[in-house]
Amino acid sequence: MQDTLALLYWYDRNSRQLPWRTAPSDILSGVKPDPYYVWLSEIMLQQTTVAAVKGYFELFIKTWPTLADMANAEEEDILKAWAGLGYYSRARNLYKCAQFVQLHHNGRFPEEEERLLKLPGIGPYTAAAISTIAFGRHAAVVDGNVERVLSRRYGLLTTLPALKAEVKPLMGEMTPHDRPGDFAQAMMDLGATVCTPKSPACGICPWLEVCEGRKQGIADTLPRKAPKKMKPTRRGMAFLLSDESGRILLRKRADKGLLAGMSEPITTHWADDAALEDLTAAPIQADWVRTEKDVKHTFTHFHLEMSVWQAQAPATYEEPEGYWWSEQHELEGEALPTVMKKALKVGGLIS
DNA sequence: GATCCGTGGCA
DNA sequence: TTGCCAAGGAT
Repeated sequence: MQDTLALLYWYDRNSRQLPWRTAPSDILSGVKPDPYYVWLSEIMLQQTTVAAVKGYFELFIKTWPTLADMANAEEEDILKAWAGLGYYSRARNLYKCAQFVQLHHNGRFPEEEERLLKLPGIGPYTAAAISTIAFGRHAAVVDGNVERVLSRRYGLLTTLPALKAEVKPLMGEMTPHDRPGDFAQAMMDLGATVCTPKSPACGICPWLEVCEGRKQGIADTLPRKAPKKMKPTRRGMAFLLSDESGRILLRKRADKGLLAGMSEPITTHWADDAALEDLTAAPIQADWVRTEKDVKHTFTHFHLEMSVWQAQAPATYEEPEGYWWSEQHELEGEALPTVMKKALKVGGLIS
């Protein structure tokens, strides 16, 4: 109880102003958070920093001010707007979710955790977060911040990911029935700004006096985690084929797997033992010129090295089914993941 | 439970 | 340069 009140008091004085957040003082004045804003921000914030999300959130609510607007959009436009933010299945599920809520819930998000959990892209964390932040329901919100903060507060030595199950009931007991949403956000803010993964600022922590990890001098070593696996390096080639007017040939990636549904120039399959200059892999015979620099990029579970080649297609060339020519000045607006933008960049096609 | 799925900032 | 890490979900 003391922990709870101390943290809420800290939050009232330190709440950050964020585009999707309703300030504690406004909530006290009766202002209701916009569930659409809460949902959109929570999806974007999955495994993604506040700094990275801000600009995207602003763009999205400007382009699609309401859930109905998003439900009526084209998936292609959602993916284009999401390009660069990563974890692209989130964007596809975002669109599915918007349409589902519009169609089956009269355009209003359900308030209960269990019903939110059934929606595409919404898991245990996000369901609890929306239910409590948008609707003021009591819920145990457990994200990476909460796991870290509580593992330190109670000196929990359980390793991730099993720690989550241990922290969930603790968070449930600690969460007040008055202002549960603010409490959840306070926990996450504390983790993001004070109880940080490295060099936590224990000196300014509202829980300084009660923190078990601090007492034992092990706070910055928690939470414990299993050793990570090494990332292999895969290699591949990208072919920037242009036509006589300088347009670039693009295609859409498969619906499942890495970078699903996103656009790309022609690339080879990325493999551990692939060559960087095997022109038999080129889409057509042409005077392919290799760019000065290769592309290096790291995904969640592997490193990628990719050589980039450029050539102009003969006038007789016809693009295959599913491919299209993109004007150079329109490339920036295509649904290109960052790794593909890097390839176009070393080719001098975008800045 | 284990694996797959992006990206950018930072020590 | 390299590894770590961020408001996780789907399979």
